[in-house]
Amino acid sequence: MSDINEENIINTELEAIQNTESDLINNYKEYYVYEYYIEESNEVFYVGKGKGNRAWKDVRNPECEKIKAEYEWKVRIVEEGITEDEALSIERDLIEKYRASGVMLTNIMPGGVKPTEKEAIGYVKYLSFLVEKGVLQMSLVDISNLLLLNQSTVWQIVNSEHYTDIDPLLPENINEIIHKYHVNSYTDDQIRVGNIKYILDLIEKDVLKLSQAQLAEYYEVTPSNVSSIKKGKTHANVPLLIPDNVGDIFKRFDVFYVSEEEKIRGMIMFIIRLRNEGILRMTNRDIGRVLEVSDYLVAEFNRTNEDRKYVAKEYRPDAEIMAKLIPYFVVK
DNA sequence: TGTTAAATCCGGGCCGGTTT
DNA sequence: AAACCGGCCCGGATTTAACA
Repeated sequence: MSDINEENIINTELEAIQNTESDLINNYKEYYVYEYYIEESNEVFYVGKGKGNRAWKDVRNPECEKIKAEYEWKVRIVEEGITEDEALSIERDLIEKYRASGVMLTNIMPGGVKPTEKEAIGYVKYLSFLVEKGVLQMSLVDISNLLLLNQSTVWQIVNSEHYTDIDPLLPENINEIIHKYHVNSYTDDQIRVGNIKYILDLIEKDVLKLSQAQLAEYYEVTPSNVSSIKKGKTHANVPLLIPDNVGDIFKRFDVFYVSEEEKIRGMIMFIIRLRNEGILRMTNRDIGRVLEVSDYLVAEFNRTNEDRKYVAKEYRPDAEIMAKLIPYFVVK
């Protein structure tokens, strides 16, 4: 009896030793975390973990590959000589950090965990369930790209009886997936139209200074497209959508920017006001000479028939012009 | 829906005749 | 002499219409 017990104890100990060994092997610090970044702008677009030459080989998801094809990019090792678990955790943290700070990563599966086959099948089932329920708008191709599966595999999972014993499985990154593929999401074209509507609204409100033609050029559409969009003749169902780069547009079309022409007109307004207030004594011709414009033009700002009178925002002349005005000041 | 060309709109600028 | 005022032209911006 005691012999048997001893044997059991020894076996258990042996097992424990073996487990420790395999733990050691599994935890061997050969993993690293890497990221892909665009050389020119230093923008990170993908974060991953791996060992060996994983960072430099294989394709990633389509969006990531698109950027790889479009830009000069490089690999950067963020952390190395770590265990798989550490790598995973660092990778997740890093992705979270980037996402929180607004960096648009192309990572689809956070943590870069390659799902097991069984999990992948579960995900496919879950996603096709959401498609069926009208929650998501995804084609089978979308699903296969998302899960890095073969298209025909996805078709098999959805349409054949071979996988009935596997239950739908909620994907970890369901949040991102729904945001990207929900039924009310918009295509790139629709987003562009929504952006145009948004800017049109700001033009209407005099918050931005640009013509519809400029807007059309900015978004690489024709002015008549913009006109139709504005009138709701096309894309009536697309709402206003804030452009991602709305700040750039504000900088480019700043409503308070004053062009040289506007300055001239503003100065005419300024001088005419001073003349009307009796501060300056000048003829239209005098004003024309000082500002190097025709006296005809000056007269337009001084019309008595209001409907044709030119109006501009007053602009205070610089020192040089002011100096030229000095002889015309009325001495009291 | 989108493209293209033509039509229309509209403001800027200039002019000449008339008035101040 | 300077200002006033309607007319007119030009050209860019926008809209419309015809059509793939």
